[in-house]
Amino acid sequence: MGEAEESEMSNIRRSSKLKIIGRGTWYDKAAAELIERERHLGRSLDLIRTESGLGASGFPHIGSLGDALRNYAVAMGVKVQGYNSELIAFSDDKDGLRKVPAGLPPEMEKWLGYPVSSIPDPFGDCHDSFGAHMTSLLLEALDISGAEYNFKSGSKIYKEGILNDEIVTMMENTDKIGEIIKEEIGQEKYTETLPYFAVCENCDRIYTTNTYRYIPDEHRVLYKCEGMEVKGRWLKGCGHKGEVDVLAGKGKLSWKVEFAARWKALDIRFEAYGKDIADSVRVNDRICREILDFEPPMHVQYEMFLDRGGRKISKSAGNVFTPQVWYRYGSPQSLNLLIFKRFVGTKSGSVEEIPPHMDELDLLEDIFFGKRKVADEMEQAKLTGLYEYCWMHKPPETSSVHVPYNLMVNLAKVAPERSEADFIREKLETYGILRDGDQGLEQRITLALNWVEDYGEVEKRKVELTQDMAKAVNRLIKLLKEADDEDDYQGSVFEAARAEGLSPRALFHIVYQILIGQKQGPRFGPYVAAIGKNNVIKELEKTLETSKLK
RNA sequence: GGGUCCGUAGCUCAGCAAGGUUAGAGCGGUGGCCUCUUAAGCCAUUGGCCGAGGGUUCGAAUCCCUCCGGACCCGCCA
Repeated sequence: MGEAEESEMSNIRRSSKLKIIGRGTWYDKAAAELIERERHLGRSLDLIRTESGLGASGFPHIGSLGDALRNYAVAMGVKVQGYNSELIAFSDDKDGLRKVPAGLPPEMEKWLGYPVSSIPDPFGDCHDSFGAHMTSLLLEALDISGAEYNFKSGSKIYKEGILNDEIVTMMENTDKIGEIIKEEIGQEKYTETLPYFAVCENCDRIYTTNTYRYIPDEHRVLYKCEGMEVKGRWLKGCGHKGEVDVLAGKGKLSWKVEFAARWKALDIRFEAYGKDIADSVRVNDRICREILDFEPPMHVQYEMFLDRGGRKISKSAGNVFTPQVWYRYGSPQSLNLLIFKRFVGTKSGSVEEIPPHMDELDLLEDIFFGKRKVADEMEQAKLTGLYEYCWMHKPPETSSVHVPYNLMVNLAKVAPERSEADFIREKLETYGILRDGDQGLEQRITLALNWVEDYGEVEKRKVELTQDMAKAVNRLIKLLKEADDEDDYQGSVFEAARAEGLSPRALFHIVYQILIGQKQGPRFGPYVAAIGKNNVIKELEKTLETSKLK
């Protein structure tokens, strides 16, 4: 290739690279596409709304927050493009209870089938209902994350009649709707049943009624409370036959059609959704377009969080990995990072993710503040952009102190009781880590101490002692019994090693292996003083015992 | 039956949206750095036909198609 051609090519290369959209993240790209789409549709660009549905029938897990935050991120991206936007946080609190969440008393089964907003709060009088309590947990997490949102309660929306126009249109077109559902997902149910759940006036449940006829003039539906299969069990109906005004908020649309009504009534332009509801979204898109004559919002489908099982995660909330659990060990921004860093791919939601994400956030912060250079301009933009999204576009003005999470945990592990914070601070000072200030250190100490409190017991591999080693350990125990200050403790290891003709290093490795499950550890003398001579001796003797049995 | 995601170093993964030098990180392995451990550290080194095959392109880990392997979702309800 000639020189001219080559330089032309590098020009192409350069110009395509310089075109960074917004802050360079996925969300900016999506926002730009969204705005372009809306412009193309000729709709108003005054306020571009995104939506997230908040489940209210169980403890909100990391994925629930993820849904809301992804949709919020696109709203932020829209703002970067210079347009006004907001996230609608829509609580599905008119839904019925289908299953008693893990961690709650089985007596709650009597509430199965009731709208969650009409079930008393099982945690006491703190909220109006079960649904309100669950919703509040998610809203709390949203507040901590730094997201802003416009909250809507499903039961209120129905009561206020916000969806009434859409409900009427749908009730007048139930035949078409039934056909669309059948076409899209092969479900024939709605060719006979109307896509509206009435709350039974006799027993107050919502999932036991079958709505079979619509009377247009009075906009009423006829229903019979005959029962329904929910999560593999039969909820028996009370047999009541009645009729209900669909505009009076005494029931709700089926999910197969409700999204469409919400989208149009609330003017939603974007909604990302998890793949579990992909079918519902596809149906709703068609209904929105064909029945309600409203172009449905732009969508992006994402993967669900995977629960990496094995570890008992939380004592209070069943076994659900909630945002609140994350916040106990990790900063809000680190959770935002977990959620934001990939849009579509599967993410694992578990406590093991917390330390690496805390460290990764520090790395992003270094890049943001220019302490670390990234060669590629696009890469640089992406990473600083990601950092800004983690801070919801309100990044701090100065960098915080950076300490690897594992180091914090290690220090927290050996910190003497009741003066943990001082001990950790002192150590970090001598390490020279606090030279540039200590912003955020208090938080890090708290998080690390929480971690150690809950997961402090590291799994120790069984230590196999050779004959020589066993002798050395034995001698060490004797020496420790006679020693009574840090220097003596320290010296006893070396003395024991020499006496048995071993290298001190090898003995140290074994000793740390026994005590903390790692090859290396804190300076031995002070460590023994910190956790108590007798405890150390006990541990060593225990290992000696078990290895003698072999 | 319908759909999605993943497959990159021994392990865990990043990079893939908007293709562009020699594909990165952490952990691990190996070697070195203290004759009393701030070594909880540092230095060096080891490592990859980017699952396979085709296509598009000047150029593919990245885009498209097919296949193989793994995981998941939907097919009640929400």
